[in-house]
Amino acid sequence: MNATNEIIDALSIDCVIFGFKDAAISILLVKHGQGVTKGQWALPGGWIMYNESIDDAAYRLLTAQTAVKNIYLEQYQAFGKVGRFPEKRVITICYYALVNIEKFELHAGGSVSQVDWFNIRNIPKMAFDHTEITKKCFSFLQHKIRHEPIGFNLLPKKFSLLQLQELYEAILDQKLDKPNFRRRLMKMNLLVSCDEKQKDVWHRAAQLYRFDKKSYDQLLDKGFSFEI
Amino acid sequence: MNATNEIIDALSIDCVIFGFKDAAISILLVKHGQGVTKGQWALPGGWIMYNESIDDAAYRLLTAQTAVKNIYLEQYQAFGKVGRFPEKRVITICYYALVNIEKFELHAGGSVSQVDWFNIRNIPKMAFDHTEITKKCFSFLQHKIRHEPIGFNLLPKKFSLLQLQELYEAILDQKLDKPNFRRRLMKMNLLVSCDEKQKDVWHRAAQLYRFDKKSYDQLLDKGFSFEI
DNA sequence: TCAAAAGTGTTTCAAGTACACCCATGA
DNA sequence: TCATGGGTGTACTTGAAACACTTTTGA
Repeated sequence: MNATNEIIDALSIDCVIFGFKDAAISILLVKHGQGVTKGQWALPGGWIMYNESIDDAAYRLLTAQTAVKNIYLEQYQAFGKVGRFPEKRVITICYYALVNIEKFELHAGGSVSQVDWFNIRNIPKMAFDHTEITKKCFSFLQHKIRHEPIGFNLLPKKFSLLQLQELYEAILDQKLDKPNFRRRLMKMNLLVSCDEKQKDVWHRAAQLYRFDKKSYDQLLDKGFSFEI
Repeated sequence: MNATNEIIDALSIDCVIFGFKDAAISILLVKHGQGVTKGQWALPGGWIMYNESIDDAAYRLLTAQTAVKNIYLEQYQAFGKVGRFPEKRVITICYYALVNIEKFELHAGGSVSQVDWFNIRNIPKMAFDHTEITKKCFSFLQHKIRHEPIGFNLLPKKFSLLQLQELYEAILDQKLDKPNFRRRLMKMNLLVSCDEKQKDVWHRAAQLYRFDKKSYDQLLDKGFSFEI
């Protein structure tokens, strides 16, 4: 029986945190401040303790290294090729989350010397197999966002329809037709008007909406299927 | 550094193998022949060695315990709550596969005393959290099969359109319209006629088709998206 | 008054739904 | 000849796509 505060051997966690800014998708990376990978960029992550669930471990590690907190991490999958980690055998479990960049101030913590956002189309060389993990996780996101309404997490609570459209265009890497995009979304009855308009814009102010999770859950029960 | 033939601590693999028979979905279970779970049904699985990838481990364990071989296992996800395994902390990685039941003769092997198929709507009490894993994995399958052409793996190489329809009806648990189902599938250009008809049927013999993976891959490149 | 984005209307065409129908075959 | 599943035709309805258009607003 292991002591509960010990670390599990051969098993780690890595987090792919997606953000949205300037009409582009970014991911959150940390720079290692020690060890053989010192100075290299990598996904936030680390070791799991015997007395915590893997979900809890993912959240603890992310928060400690980047100061990003109060977000919902979801598991993607495990990566377990034999040579993926130097020196010893390590299998890693990958988590991901979609967040609104503006909500967070970043602070490097733990064994990490720096934290920053990187455009997904221009990510730096990364430690271990983190480039491969990131690419696969992004492909997974591109697929998932068309079938589930998870994109809203990348935006502020209140957003305009154009912001939402630009988000989809950034992730799917294709232009969408504005009138048709509007109609499709509105017809789903997932967006609720905030009775509020954009401020400090020099053009006509857009209506702001928020995602209505309750309606979505009700629709799900009736067999509704989100598709974009 | 660990010896390469040693087992990784705190990490296991479990396999959910789906089959199709008599218009119903089944899963493959093993009965434990030793240990504290002796006599209980469970998912095929076990421990990972230091010198094998997790994909290889899943295949090795499944084959050793059930004699099911030459199939493609895909990873679902890891389950890692603290109390899910008795006595010690174990995180398990779940794999799944879709197979044609008739292709396999089952033979219990390793620490397993019995192997059998169970209807998904009537699974026995299982060891550990395997019931929860099975349910989640089946939900995942129900979703996945509507967006990717993976169902064909549950059928013989050559199948009739009604067999395919019954498969979808079994998984999605709803009746489908025959003429419309036919047309939808045929229009996708994923099925190739085998120039062969059913034999030994007492009604009109149906045309047999096979899934054309090459065409599918080509269509994928062009942006095709499978939907049912 | 102009540029930029908000937001609406309309035509066209493809695709899904529902259901009636005929065909082939062995018991 | 009848039951059973194989297979086709068609009218109806919905919904996506394309694009022209009007509205609002600050500079």
